[in-house]
Amino acid sequence: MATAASNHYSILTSSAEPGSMQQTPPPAYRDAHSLLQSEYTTLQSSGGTLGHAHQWLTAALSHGGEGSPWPASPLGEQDIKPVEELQHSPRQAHLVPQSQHHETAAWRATTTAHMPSMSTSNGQSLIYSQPGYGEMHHEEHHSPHLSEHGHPQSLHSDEDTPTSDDLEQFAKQFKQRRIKLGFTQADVGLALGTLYGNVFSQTTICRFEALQLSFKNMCKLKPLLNKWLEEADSTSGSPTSLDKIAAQGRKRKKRTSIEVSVKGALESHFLKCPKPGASEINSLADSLQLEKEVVRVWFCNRRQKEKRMTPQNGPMAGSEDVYGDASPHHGAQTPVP
DNA sequence: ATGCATGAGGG
DNA sequence: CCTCATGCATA
Repeated sequence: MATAASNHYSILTSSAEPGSMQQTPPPAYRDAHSLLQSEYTTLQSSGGTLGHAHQWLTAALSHGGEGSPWPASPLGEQDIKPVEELQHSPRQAHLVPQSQHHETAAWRATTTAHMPSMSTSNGQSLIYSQPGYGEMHHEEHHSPHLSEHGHPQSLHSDEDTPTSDDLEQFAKQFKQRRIKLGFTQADVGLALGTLYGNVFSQTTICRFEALQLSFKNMCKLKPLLNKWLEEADSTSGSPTSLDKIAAQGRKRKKRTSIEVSVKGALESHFLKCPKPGASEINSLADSLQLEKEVVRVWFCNRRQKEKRMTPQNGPMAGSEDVYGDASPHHGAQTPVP
């Protein structure tokens, strides 16, 4: 049982899942590349009118602990980005170098249902709501004297940090247009790569549309997707390059399937202590008969999930997602009272 | 659409 | 070890 703890990475087709798992006999491997996602992706995107209401009630801004909402450019070149031309302003916010500042709500509670009067074109409200810090971000330094703007940012033109609302609406419009143009999420990801050098997977596009990314991440992607949109509709009719690069040769550990019961146990512990120490993880792993690494990763992912824009949690009563991080990390096995 | 995983960057 | 951005493999 368990995921063959023999070796670390085994991509040798030996997929012996726990006894209660399905065998899912792989019909046939296409090859080493898996670019056929577009096929079913199309289906889902077409009729995927999902009716889940996105509303960020939970306040959980994601700012790891750096302090700069928009890094100069540390990230962004993580994968392969030979060409980039992001236009982020070199603004630097200064915040208290405290432990893990838990920002307060940034996502206002929008009931998905916006003003009935306003249409989905450009009724962007400028209710600016972002960081909950004291005064984390102030107006950027304008030029000495040349400000001539009588209106803040309202139009679809993104220039500065968008608001949560902006992102929400943009994502929605993006998805609509994308579907209308007959593109799949995977297509977009590839297009971004061929157009700007930034390839993204279907997963990322999907998460963007579903607002399941961190605020920062959403901000980073918006400009790119926005450009693609312009291009796409502008070139609506041109043969999009069907070039796909398949450069994959990384062995990945087989995904461990955690049983529901075990997941429940993990969740319970998460509620008690979202950041278990190494020792605690060991104990848990032992109890649940899982690899320590699996448990550790589970917690990491769980924490991230909690930081996404879309609350998987419905209406929250006592809004409190901020766990008192008494002990940042290791040191003991979190006493758990 | 999502669950588990990898990796870079930071301490 | 953690956070964060991303994605392969799945359900």
